[in-house]
Amino acid sequence: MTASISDHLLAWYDKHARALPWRLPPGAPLPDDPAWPYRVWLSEVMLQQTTVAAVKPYFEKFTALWPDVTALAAAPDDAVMAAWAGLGYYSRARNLMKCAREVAVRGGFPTTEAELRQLPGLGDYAAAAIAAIAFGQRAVVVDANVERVTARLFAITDPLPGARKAIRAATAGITPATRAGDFAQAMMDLGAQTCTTRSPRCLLCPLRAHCRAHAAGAPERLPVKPAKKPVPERSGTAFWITRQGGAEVWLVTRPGKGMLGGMRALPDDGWSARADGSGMVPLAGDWRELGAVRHGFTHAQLTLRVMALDTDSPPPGEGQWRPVSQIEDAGLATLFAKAARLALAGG
DNA sequence: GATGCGTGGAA
DNA sequence: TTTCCAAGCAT
Repeated sequence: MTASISDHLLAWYDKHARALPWRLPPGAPLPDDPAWPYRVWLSEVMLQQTTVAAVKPYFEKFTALWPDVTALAAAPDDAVMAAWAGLGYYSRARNLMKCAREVAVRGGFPTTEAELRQLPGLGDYAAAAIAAIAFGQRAVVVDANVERVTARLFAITDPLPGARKAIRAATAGITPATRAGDFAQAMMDLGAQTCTTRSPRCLLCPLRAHCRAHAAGAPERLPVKPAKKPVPERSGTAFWITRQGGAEVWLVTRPGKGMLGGMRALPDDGWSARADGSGMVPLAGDWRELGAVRHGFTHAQLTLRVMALDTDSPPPGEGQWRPVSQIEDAGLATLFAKAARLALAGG
């Protein structure tokens, strides 16, 4: 009997699995500890559309501040948003808090894929991944790595996203009844390190002999992706408003939805991914132009002009004065952290 | 099904 | 410098 694809892959994973802070050694028994599913869940949310290298320090920070789901559920919103600052996709942090509070109320994470799927911030991928990795259940885990590996293994040439159904079916066909969590992580390790997007290292691949795309040549062409639309260019203005000769700066909290939603920020002129800002200053005074910062979003490229004013007048609207000396700890998203650095450098 | 939503690193 | 994109989810 020829060893199956999953057998080959698991044997490779037993030797070559990456050691990660949220991961058990291959084949290790699942800990009987409520912090275990918490750590798996936290890592899965952080890893959505985000690299392992970027996640590591945030995972360490979160687990040190909030070692279990009860602690995270009890944390104030602004503390969690500030801790997430810089990691991006801030709706994840908002859903993280919602999810933690639901889980704390019900006394722990549900253990089935279907129940996990109902929690805020958990989609098809994360629900399957947590069911398999945290609870040892057989689930079909399909992320972008698995999509790539499977599309190549079976030479699925239909373009995404239409090919997803076939890719899921093919992945289901090779997912083992046991060790589904290790299998999923093995597929992801293989996709991240060996079966890479641009230059797959087929000579190192444990599945080379099973791979139809390798046999056909040019595996790097799969999966076929749709063309990307051009990213619009936008401009806006942020306002560095200080008092007491620059000792304190006026910060606002952005609305709970939309870009950088729920994050502490510099006030601005209403720019968005859809439209430029008004360029209007929020209060009269002797403004100084400090320059501009550039920042790329997924769906817009922004030039943010930064203007400064030291004043005794309270700015309009909600906000708070924060010590400039602690601006690095204020929990600003990267865009506004850039603007703050420009202001502190004096323009 | 298409769109909106961050960031930093690699090529 | 520019382009691409990495363990997706919500609407």
